[in-house]
Amino acid sequence: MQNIYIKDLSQHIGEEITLTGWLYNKRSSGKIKFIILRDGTGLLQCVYFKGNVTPEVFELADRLGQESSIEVKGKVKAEPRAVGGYELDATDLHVISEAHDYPITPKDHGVEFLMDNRHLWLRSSRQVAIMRIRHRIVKAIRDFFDNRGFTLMDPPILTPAACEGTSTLFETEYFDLGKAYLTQSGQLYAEAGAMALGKVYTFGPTFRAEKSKTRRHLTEFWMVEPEVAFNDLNDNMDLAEEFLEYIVQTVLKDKQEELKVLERDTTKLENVKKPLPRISYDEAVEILKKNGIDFQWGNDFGGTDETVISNQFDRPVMVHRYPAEVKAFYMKRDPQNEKLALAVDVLAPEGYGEIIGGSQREDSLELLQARIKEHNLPQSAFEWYLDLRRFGSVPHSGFGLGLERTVSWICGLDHLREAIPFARMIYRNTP
RNA sequence: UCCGCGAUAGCUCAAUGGUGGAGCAUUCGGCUGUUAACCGAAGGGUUGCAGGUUCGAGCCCUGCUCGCGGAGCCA
Repeated sequence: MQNIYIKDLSQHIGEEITLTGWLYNKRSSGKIKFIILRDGTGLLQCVYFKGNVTPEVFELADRLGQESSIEVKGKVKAEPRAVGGYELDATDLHVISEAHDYPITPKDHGVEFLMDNRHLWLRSSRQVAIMRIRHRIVKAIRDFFDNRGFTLMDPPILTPAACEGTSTLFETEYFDLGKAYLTQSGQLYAEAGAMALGKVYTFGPTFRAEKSKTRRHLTEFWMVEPEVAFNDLNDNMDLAEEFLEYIVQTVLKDKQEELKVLERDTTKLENVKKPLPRISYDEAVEILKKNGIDFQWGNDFGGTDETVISNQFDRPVMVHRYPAEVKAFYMKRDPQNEKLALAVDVLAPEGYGEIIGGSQREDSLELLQARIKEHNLPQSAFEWYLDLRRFGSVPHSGFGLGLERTVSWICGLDHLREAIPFARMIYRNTP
């Protein structure tokens, strides 16, 4: 069976066609009934006149509840009064599965109710638009790296120890080998990949058992992490800004319809082109002080600090050279100032916060061993990682980009839970 | 873990300490161009749970449960 989809109706004007989908909404006015069909690609108003169809079909059109799955038949015509600009002069209607009392009505609902019904909420226009944009972003990410000679290399999800030693991890029993943990980052494995393949990226789910309870946190989220041998911090920033430009401009080019559904003001997204501003941590601290924020040098930025800093710019801003103490053990120190790490965070505009975190990695065996000791990490778990420095160590850099934060920013969402099909949060692991 | 807010019909919300209501959804009736259609009618309640104050508690007090927002931490 050759399916015809609502998005392709312009090629079928005047034809008698059959469409399948779900009953999105209906209205009636005596001898005329309007059924809005939803098929995942758009909405189509189907008009049933009492005189044009059998009494059985007319009665069926009256009886069917929201989200009944149906097959409609009729002639396509352009109709400016109808949603989507087209309309079906319906001649027939078949029910595939009758539905009644669909919980999500075309009225307001609360967040808790919608999240309890997430499996059904995904059918709404807004959620469909978000999922399509998420998919386009994922594809843009893959295209970007694939077209630049990167190799996708999947890291393990079950790991024997923490990658960064700071976050709280989900724990599980692993047969006779003791405890295993769900990964919080594929980065250390990406470094092994970069030494093998030159340019690699990982892309997969990561897990944090932190009891974070904000609109910017999920316990399970997707992260893409490129890692490049022989790249220094500046090369890393070059890559990050080119990457962000490509993602945003691709979505702007291909997903205008969806952005319109979301009522996203895209003027600020259009600015996302290189070069992105690059400021040092010290300069960022100056910005905070000028804005009357009592900030102590040496701390990491909080959510409101990030918003104040990013509000100074019309596009994402890169903040580099953070105090080493607030950053992970594997980051290389700045040769100009041992207190600083060669790290870079990218802060998204409009209060969306950190979407990228990266650094040049420590490539000296002795220094890395010392850092592991300082951070009280078990060196035995990192012997394989230290081997990367024992056998042909080179300068290398990489970063991680949080997928849901990027989706949330580009879509203009007010909470990360809408940026992923089934959000996992501290107080929710269903549906 | 800490701070703040909340929980009333299937859903979204009203109700001065004094007989718990409306809109939507559902059911029935009306309407040949509706746009979250409209008009008329009906059904629908252990006011999150447990105690307390009071002649009387949805409302005041205490504890608990669940959720929302924020902080910390981070992408």
